[in-house]
Amino acid sequence: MNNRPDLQANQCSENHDDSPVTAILSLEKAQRMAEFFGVLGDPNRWRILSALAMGEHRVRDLAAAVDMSESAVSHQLRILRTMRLVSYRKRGRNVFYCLKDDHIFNLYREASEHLDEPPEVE
Amino acid sequence: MNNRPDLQANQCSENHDDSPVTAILSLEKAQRMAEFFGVLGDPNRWRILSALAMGEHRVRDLAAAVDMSESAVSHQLRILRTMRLVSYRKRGRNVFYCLKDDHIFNLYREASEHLDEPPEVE
DNA sequence: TGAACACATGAACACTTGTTCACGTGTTAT
DNA sequence: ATAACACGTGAACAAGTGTTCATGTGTTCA
Repeated sequence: MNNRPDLQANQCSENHDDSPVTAILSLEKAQRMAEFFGVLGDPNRWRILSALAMGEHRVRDLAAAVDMSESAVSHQLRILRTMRLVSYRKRGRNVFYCLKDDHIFNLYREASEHLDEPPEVE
Repeated sequence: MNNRPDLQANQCSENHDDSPVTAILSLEKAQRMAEFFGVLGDPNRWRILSALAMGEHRVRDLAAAVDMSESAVSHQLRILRTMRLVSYRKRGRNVFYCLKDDHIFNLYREASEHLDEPPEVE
């Protein structure tokens, strides 16, 4: 799936290509995409990410901020870690988490734009 | 969650702000984000989207392309429709689906970039 | 009109996912 | 050394999700 300008989007227009439809995404790539976006498919993980958008924070403070148990937050941070969305540094018995890169911001913005678009009238 | 340049990302640096951590995303917004990304958290939906990236297609051709039953594809298209990721037009007893806008391309590209980044060495 | 077709939908079932609870590891303080 | 603390992890259970199967709606063709 690329971004060629000739791709049809936004309204269904006739397609005169009779060749069989082929899914361009391989099963493996589709699986990887789904796993990644699936991680973003939980409201508590978004709240954790949004708290980390303010700067790094300890697990216990994150738990207080999103009103979850430390255990639950730790489980979620583990998932975010495996998807490389957050990184951390240890300092004594505290562990400080922060966002790993800017991709999460861009994804957030793109999704927001989509969700904020008004539903069409017909 | 915005994109201010002063936000700390990519590595955990010290944060000397002692104010309590506040999650900027409201529960409702986090829920909406999760619902949207959750829809993208299924490999078969990505394969359907990737097939539609080539142009509009009928349900039955989509089913053949992604090797699923027409019923399963129809169920998935319904979900994609409610998230306004696809639109359709009816033509006799056929229904042609296509991508609704370009957001899906941008999301795909951003995720790809993230997934393709090499894991760091330490 | 009746049969075949293309698609949609509801119920049910298997499977996945997120939380809680209990416990373990490593660090700090007394 | 001992206790308290901060965090991580495994098992288990509740809740959510995707597929199949059966059926329904609307269209085309003989």
